[in-house]
Amino acid sequence: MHSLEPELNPYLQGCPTRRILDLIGDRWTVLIVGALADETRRFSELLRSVDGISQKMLTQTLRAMERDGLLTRTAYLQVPVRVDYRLTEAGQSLRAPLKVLEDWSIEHFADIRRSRTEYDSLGA
Amino acid sequence: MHSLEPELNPYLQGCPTRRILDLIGDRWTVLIVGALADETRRFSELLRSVDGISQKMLTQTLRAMERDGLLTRTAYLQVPVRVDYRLTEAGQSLRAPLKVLEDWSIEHFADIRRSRTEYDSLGA
DNA sequence: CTGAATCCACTTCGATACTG
DNA sequence: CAGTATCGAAGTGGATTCAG
Repeated sequence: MHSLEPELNPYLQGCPTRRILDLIGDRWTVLIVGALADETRRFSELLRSVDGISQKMLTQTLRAMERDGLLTRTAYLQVPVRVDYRLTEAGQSLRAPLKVLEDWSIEHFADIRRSRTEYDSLGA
Repeated sequence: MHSLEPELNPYLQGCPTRRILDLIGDRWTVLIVGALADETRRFSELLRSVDGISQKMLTQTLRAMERDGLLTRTAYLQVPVRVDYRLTEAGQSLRAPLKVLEDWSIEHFADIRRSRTEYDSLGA
């Protein structure tokens, strides 16, 4: 076990760990990790896989993930251009935690929907 | 194992499961779950515990969590007013998944920071 | 003490048009 | 095909003020 800096506390403003939470909290990042789970995919494939994402957001999110070392980008200089994206080991390691959250979502989805309905009907 | 509606697919636009991801992705929700982990807390205690949150956001987030059935709100009619918040079972059940993510963050924090630094220095 | 309500600066994101 | 650039609409969130 390696020691951690005691300053790493997400409850403190400005702590860098909050940036990590932002990363995980991003909807598109989560979906792209899933879309790239096992296989390398092209830009256009991702655009189709992740329904509703705009070209702009896909590019933007892929850049951020590349910057964070979650995936690699490989461009082939040919015509037409071809660019492949694949998860790094770090990116792969994110799948398990996300899976746990996904399972939780599925398990509690009905409960939450019911709770919201009740809450809203009472407040109406 | 109970069967699930096949329509529940976060990769499709408009799927309600995306709302669940939003819930989890919210920074303040995550921190509040942590702050309420074991104990009931008052509004003002939460305001102090979660550094950097504004009164507005605390109220807003608490309302959303109450609506989602993650916590209960108990108001005591006295002067001055006292309001307690505590996690429901559903709220408690969220702790484990979030802990997994927290562990991941801690484990990969240094890697991500390094990756960002390299990426930025190359792009400069 | 625990909010609700308002104002406003800032960010986000989709749509569109253009490029190598 | 895989972007980049730009614009405007919409949402977010902080600060402040008022209220039960």
